[in-house]
Amino acid sequence: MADKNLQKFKDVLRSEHLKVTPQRLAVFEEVCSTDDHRDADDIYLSLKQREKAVSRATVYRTVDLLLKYNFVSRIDIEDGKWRYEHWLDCTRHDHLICVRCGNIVEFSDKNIQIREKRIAKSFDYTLVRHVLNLFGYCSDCRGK
Amino acid sequence: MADKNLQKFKDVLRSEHLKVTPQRLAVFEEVCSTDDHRDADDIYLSLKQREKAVSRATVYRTVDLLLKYNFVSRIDIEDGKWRYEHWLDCTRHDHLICVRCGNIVEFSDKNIQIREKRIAKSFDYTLVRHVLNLFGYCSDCRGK
DNA sequence: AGTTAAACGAGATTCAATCTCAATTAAATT
DNA sequence: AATTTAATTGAGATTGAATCTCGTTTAACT
Ligand SMILES: [Mn+2]
Ligand SMILES: [Mn+2]
Ligand SMILES: [Zn+2]
Ligand SMILES: [Zn+2]
Repeated sequence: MADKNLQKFKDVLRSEHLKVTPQRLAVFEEVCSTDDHRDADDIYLSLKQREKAVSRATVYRTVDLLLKYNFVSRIDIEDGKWRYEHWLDCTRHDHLICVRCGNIVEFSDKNIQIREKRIAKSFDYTLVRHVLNLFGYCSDCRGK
Repeated sequence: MADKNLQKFKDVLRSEHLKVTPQRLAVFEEVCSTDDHRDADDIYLSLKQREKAVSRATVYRTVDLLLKYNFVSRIDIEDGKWRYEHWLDCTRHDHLICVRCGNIVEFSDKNIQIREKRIAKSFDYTLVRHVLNLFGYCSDCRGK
């Protein structure tokens, strides 16, 4: 499962004439190790803690690479930091974010996606990407 | 129209025991002068050019204020800068953004909003805000 | 006019992200 | 297996939007 994807990553690197380096593999493996939505520094610190230290610059460079080749997706919860999540199952989804505790729930709504396409078409735009974030209070945080 | 809103702004300032300063009025007036989606520095530079210079710090402070009291809305087109637009008519809308030229089209879809509420409810979240941005190529930019 | 707390401006600071460049290393070539 | 070559790395510098600091100014109340 993860191994198969690791292989896919290596294949992409090779086919793009990019080097298969221990640092790149470490970042890939770290990103795939949880379903969390983490920023570059979270990933950097996790690797460091696990004695698989990779420089911050390389973490940034590698997540960009993973993004480019669709191994991760990136979300922006408007706190000034990009967050990354692995994309192993390729299930498109959007996010519902608690404005107090930061908890993130994932959802997917086919009907909204259809309407988005229709909207883009009506303005003669070719849709390439969408961002749908819902912000609110989770049940734990509702009563402050 | 704009005058009526300027009055409303002054009233809010006074009711909140905030001072009605030339700088705040200048930023308010500048923000309301177009329907564009501009970042703080755009606003700063426009004011400067019009010989109504206000410091950058004050522009930032004032757009925060305008946001807090709902005179502007803020959008994030993921280029690292907040953009502001006046909120005179209070029409809720979302944005369709050209990834090449940056052109922004506004739209509103009641049905999507209904579905969003339903989704939030299903996860027991109290919705406070949403972000819906569609990214694509406009008709001018489609053929590169 | 005098008082006072809020607001201002200039410049310092923060912080995520990117860049620079010398040293290292993956991998293609002998 | 050794050599060559170009990509990659890490340390630290840089960028740029946004925020903060702090001494000075000013709106607004008396
Ligand atoms: Mn997710
Ligand atoms: Mn708008
Ligand atoms: Zn919460
Ligand atoms: Zn365009």
